[in-house]
Amino acid sequence: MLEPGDIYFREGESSPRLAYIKEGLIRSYHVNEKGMETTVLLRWEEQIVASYDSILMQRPSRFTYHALEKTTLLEVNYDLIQQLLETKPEFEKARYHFVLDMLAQSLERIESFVLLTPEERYLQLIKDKPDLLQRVSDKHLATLLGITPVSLSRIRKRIAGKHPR
Amino acid sequence: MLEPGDIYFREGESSPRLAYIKEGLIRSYHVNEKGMETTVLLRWEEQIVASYDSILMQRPSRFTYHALEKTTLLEVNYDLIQQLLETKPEFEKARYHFVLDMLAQSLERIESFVLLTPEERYLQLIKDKPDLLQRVSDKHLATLLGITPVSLSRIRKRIAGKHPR
DNA sequence: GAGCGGCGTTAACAAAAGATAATTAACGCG
DNA sequence: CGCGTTAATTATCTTTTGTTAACGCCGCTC
Repeated sequence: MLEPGDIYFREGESSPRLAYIKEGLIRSYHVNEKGMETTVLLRWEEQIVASYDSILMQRPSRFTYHALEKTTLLEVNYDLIQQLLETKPEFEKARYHFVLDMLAQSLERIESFVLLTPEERYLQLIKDKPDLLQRVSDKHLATLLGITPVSLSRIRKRIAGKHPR
Repeated sequence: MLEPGDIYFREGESSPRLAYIKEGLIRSYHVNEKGMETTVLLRWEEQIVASYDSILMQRPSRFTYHALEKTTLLEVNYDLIQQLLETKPEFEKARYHFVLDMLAQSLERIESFVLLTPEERYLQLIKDKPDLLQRVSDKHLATLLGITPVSLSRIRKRIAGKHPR
């Protein structure tokens, strides 16, 4: 159970935590040398959240994960899952499914960077997950799209001009 | 076995083919309405190549996959793998490992789009996989990085100015 | 209700990238 | 050897984005 602003996973940490998000929204971000924050990932209800640095790469997390909303998590220890799988191989399929699902999402996001302009990327985002507009501030969305908040504001204006209400 | 230029998987196709690349290089690309080609993915020796549209999303591939070099493939039918797993669950781990590995690579690539400038992205690419410079034309690399060939040429020039050999 | 901080917008300028076209170099082929 | 093709570079111009700073708005706190 997290309140808005609570940190789930801190940069530099290295522990095999993993959780299913029952309700709420987690944001993963990175802070560069100049102190600028960049949103790297958003994870919401019915998704899995974990530090992939820790779990996939066996290294300390380069990102901090914190809640943007009141968030309910079902937390499990990844090492326990591994052990569980030794005895109950039937869970293997579920684990595989989750990873496959996340891979599919990741590949779609890569495509959006390669094939679309920032403006198209924004339009796709609000089409795919319109509630994010209400739930996440523009500056977080902007960096998630790989642009600056100022640029996102201009894009919004351009779009408004094209589709007058 | 593929010769340079040979197509492994055609856009619109939908079959559960999957192959381990023993040697060589496969490029996946997309052609937009204006006839412009964009490189979406490169896969090389010791990696797995498959149409993720077909395998992950159960839909026709939006991309064409073709060999850039003489390429040796060990091809398997994905449906056969699924059946094999029914009887030999010990392969499950291997399959999971491959997907996890590809997920890790995908997440790294997403990061590079969110956190790096095109120039930094290019520098990272030639650092991580320098032989690609010899093996893949600049225009293919450019679109892989999400920029145009003209822009990549300018980036190269900028870099040369900064590090006069 | 005055002060404060964060956010989105806007402005002004600089830097980078896109679009298009011309030039050059390299290569294969008849 | 000349021809055609393609890739990379360069030039020019336009568009977009980044950067920095200012402004107004809103919610919060004291």
